[in-house]
Amino acid sequence: MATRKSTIYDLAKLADVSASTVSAILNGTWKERRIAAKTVEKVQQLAAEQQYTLNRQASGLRTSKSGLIGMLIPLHDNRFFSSMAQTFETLARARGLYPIVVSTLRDPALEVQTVSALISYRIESLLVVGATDPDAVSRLCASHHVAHVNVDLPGTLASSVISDNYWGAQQLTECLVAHSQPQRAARRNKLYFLGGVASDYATRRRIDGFTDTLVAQFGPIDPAQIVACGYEAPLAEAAVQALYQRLGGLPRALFVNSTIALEGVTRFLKTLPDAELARSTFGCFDWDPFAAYLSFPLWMVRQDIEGLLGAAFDILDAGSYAEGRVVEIKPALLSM
Amino acid sequence: MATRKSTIYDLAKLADVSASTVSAILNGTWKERRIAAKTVEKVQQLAAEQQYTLNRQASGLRTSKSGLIGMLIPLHDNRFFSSMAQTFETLARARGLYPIVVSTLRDPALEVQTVSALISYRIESLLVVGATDPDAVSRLCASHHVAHVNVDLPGTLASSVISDNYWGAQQLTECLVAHSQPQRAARRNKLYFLGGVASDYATRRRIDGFTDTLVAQFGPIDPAQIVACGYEAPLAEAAVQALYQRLGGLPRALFVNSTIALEGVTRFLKTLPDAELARSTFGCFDWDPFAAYLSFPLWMVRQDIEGLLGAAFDILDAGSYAEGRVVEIKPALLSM
DNA sequence: GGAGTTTGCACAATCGATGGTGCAATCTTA
DNA sequence: TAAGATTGCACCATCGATTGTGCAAACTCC
Repeated sequence: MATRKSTIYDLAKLADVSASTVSAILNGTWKERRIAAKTVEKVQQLAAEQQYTLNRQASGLRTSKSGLIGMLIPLHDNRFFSSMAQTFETLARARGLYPIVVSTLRDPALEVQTVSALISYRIESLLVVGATDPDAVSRLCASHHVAHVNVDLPGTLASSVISDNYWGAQQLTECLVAHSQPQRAARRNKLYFLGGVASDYATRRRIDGFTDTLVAQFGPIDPAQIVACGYEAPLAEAAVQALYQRLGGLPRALFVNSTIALEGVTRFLKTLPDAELARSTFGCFDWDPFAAYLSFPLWMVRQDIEGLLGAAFDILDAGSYAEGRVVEIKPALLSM
Repeated sequence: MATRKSTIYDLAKLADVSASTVSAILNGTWKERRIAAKTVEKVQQLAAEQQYTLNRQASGLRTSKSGLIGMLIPLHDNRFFSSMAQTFETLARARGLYPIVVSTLRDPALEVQTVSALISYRIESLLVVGATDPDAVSRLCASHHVAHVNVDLPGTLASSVISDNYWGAQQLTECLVAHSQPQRAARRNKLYFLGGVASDYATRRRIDGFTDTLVAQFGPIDPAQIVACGYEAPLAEAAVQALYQRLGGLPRALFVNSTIALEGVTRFLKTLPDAELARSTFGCFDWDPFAAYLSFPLWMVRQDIEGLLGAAFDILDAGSYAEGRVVEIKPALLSM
């Protein structure tokens, strides 16, 4: 009916038992407390009738548990991070924890502020995905004894699970070299790296993998081959356009550092004739379902999201987050 | 340094004041309580030193507020819903509420279960986006006095904010008619609608808009022009392939009902020669950044996410969710 | 039928924060 | 300087669930 609030006290009154009995029945500890089966049934039925729901604020206050597990991501509307969110939810639920995913827009201040809020809700653990300042987050978590693991971008104060960016970049670069056509103009006969910021660990490792592969095959590279123009699509668009004008055409191959940068790159490329695109070759470190069907050939590296999050949860489960180790998970180079 | 738990009682002891004084100072009500400025400063400094964080379980228990606002979405890894999540977070934060986004995989049982969990955490309001059984959610929320609004898919027990699917479908269909080329074979000289399930309100409205537009221009349509094959990409892929074989080629134009279905459609289309694609025309009711750059021309309808969520929050703010009205927000037809 | 055991549950403290109420100490004013 | 006003804070009940402890009543056994 028009049910009132319905607490264990209300149920207790209705069932003519004590609140502690109701509590034990509803939280499953009634066997240890030797509650009679018929009492159990009576109370359970009443609870169902009254639409009783546990007040987790009260329960959590008493037990100092919340049942919550958080995950910080830079943003939602990107395939990599949204797939992370999706997988995270599954893994969290499998552990009986309630998942909270929040984006912090690569803003260190918002990261810290958000973690503070999560701590005030007494989350039991936290995955820190792609944080700009993971160590600041770690310090906060440590002072409140919140287990946490860095994912995607490593920190120094907690264990981290990241993609093997170096290896992945090597694979992608080798692939681009193998499948691209030599260009006539010397300055265009080179591979270029575009996107991300060089202060970001993942980007640096990818640049290293890219560079080392090229150096091994062609000797020293030109620093201008690395264009760390930032994360946003418009920045990448401007950068690739500038590159195009500087080179007087597209380079032999372009290594794009993320799907976000790829958005900008694609926007520019669509202004060029197909024939011109066909002479160049493109790669992207990250995967998007539609990017696989663009009008130009594109090789993609797909990060192993299940692998990354699985390893992260293993660390949480093992209680070894404080050891500060770094686990690398190999991504996959998608065949075209 | 190695700070212990730090509650208002600990701070009270350290500052040699009472816990209620600490509480008032930290929650900003100290002026009404006439706490001396120097006491305030002393306690605030101590709180900072000790890394005090409010225990929102306790605070919420006492005040029967949680500061939480939830949003249910079908899934994360889709551009429409992940953009919803992103915008939702911004709007929630602007209202001083902490956003929780959870996906329920179009599973009515999981929807109800998830809402129960959110209620047990005492969320203050809830946005129900694209729920399969919004009324079941409404009943749950109503019995616990949780303000809520349906978004994207309407319900009958609470107010709803949805895209003007009929209008959008009309626009897209007219556009497809105008920009498509008549085909020689009669059975291929038709427009086809593909994706979604007909029991879904949004899909029905789009089918209506599609149908009415065609009927107005060409007279009665063939029921076979509507292929509500479901939501998943593989289903759409199989459906479009079957359609292709049945027609002996691509239809004059294809109206795809979502980016998820579009994924499957694209997968099939990529197996066809470009020349064949060029003879057909494609439209998608939903937007994806990369879909704009596929190798075949694609018209897209982009739903107005800010508009949808803005209207939903207006309803929450006005406290009028129970009135059960339906607000329609016009989407935009993106020019190519 | 009395001692000992088991069954079934109630009582009360507790988690941390909040806010109504009360009360000294200080200040004001005639 | 006495009565009244103001300042500054402490006290305590409360939110709802949990859990250690205690204690009658029922049952067992010789």
